[in-house]
Amino acid sequence: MGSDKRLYRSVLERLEKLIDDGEYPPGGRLPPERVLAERFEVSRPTIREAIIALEALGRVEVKTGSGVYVLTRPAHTNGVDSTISAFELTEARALIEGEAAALAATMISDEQLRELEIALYEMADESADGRLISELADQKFHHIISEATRNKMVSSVIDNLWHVRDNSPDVHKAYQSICEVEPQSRVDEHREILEALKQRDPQAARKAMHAHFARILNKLIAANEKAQVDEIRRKTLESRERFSLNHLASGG
Amino acid sequence: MGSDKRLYRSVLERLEKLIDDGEYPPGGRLPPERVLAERFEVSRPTIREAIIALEALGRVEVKTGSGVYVLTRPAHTNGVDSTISAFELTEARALIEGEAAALAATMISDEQLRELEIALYEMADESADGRLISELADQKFHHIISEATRNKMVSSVIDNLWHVRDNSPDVHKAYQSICEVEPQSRVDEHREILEALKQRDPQAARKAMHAHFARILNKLIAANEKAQVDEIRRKTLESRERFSLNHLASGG
DNA sequence: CTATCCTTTTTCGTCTGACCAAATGTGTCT
DNA sequence: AGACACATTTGGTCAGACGAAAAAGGATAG
Repeated sequence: MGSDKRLYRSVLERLEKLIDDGEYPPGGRLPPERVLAERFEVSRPTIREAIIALEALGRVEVKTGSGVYVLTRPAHTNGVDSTISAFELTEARALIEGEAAALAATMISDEQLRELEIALYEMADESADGRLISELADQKFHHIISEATRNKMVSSVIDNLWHVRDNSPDVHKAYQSICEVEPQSRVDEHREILEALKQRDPQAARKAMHAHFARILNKLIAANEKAQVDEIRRKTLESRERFSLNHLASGG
Repeated sequence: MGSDKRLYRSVLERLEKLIDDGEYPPGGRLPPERVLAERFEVSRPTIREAIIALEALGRVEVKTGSGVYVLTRPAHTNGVDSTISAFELTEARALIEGEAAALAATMISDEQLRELEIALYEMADESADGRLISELADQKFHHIISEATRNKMVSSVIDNLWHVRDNSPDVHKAYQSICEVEPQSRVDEHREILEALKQRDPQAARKAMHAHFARILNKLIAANEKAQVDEIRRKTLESRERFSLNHLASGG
């Protein structure tokens, strides 16, 4: 899958993996190009190309006559700061998308209102793979609103929020854990937003959007609480087992 | 400055410039590696390295046996979408930083309030290079507020807005053209924001922030109007000259 | 005349081997 | 022990060659 018929790509991936696995730790040096060439059974120019790609990706620094050094990966390497929690993201979305909805209420076109209707209809899908369709419809719904602000900066910011949601593993997992229950309330909330937009009522749109995110936030908190409880329970069980085993071992 | 003692870097920059200048338009093909090698007076491996760096940067796509194709630059390549106008940016900032101020009002620490005082003091600087200091203080002021939200997502978004402001040539120019006049009103507006934060009054903080950006927006509109008038005047003059010349030519 | 197939050319992909320059390590001389 | 000169290591670049994939061009069948 990764070869792409281009050798340097394969070498690039292998080197990246070795770095990620701590084989070549940050601050450390990669083996000399000649050694890598021999080890990967490719020529030196190919190793060279891989290293240059690695350099362009900001993963290593090449020092002439000295060696190529592994850099500590900056936090935003994948465009996502993984230290952002699902709570923070949701709060930010509430604030920003709330304002976006208010702005959109004054700017939205009839065509866009129609598109929102369609998205809402899709969101209510109950079919076999309805979950996925519903997810996409949700995203579409919010995207239309961000477009309706007619402000590219605003919609760019909101797109970025979705990107964080989808690309930060923790955040994504947190959202997955709550999005599968109560599909009806989600539809209801979105309908309320749509109604406010139809009325071209900024205050109502903002309020409806805030209510939507407030529910998500509450669910996140509840899920987090549950996860913490589960974690404690699991650890309790674990240590109990360990004790039990120890007891048996010392007893036998 | 750009050579870095590494040939491929220099080639990379030159190629990037040629692409930016439209010499090699998006969708089009770069000349063959051998031609480029000859033209830049470097060997083919060096050209190859530059192309691979270009590829890693997402600027070109290389198709085996066909050629290397210039990609249309995705909006976030440099984190900046140059099609965003200063108006859109300012509106977005008003919405987002307004909410951030409201949130910060409920969360800000005494220490941060003190830092805001200092920034405000620096902003009022009237010394020789006061303009630069004042600029930095302005940025610092807004940054402290975004930090005071205690929401990394919110502050990340706001940082991104500043980044757009500083890195989009058009936007930056527009801001430069208005930021030099009436330094006092800027200080006054920021003081009002600070007072609202001190009172821990979210509504007042939001309102003050909105007022701040409303003034900026008005100035941008005024400046834009003036620029348009100037442009019309310039074109009028130009065409008048052309007519005049044509008249002389046909008359002589 | 058109459409399809095959050959040729172009262009990228990779290798070998060599030499240069910078950084580093080593040994000697004082 | 410290400073200087030399040898080694390591990246930087070049030249030329051959293979493979894609595009271009021409020949042939319909």
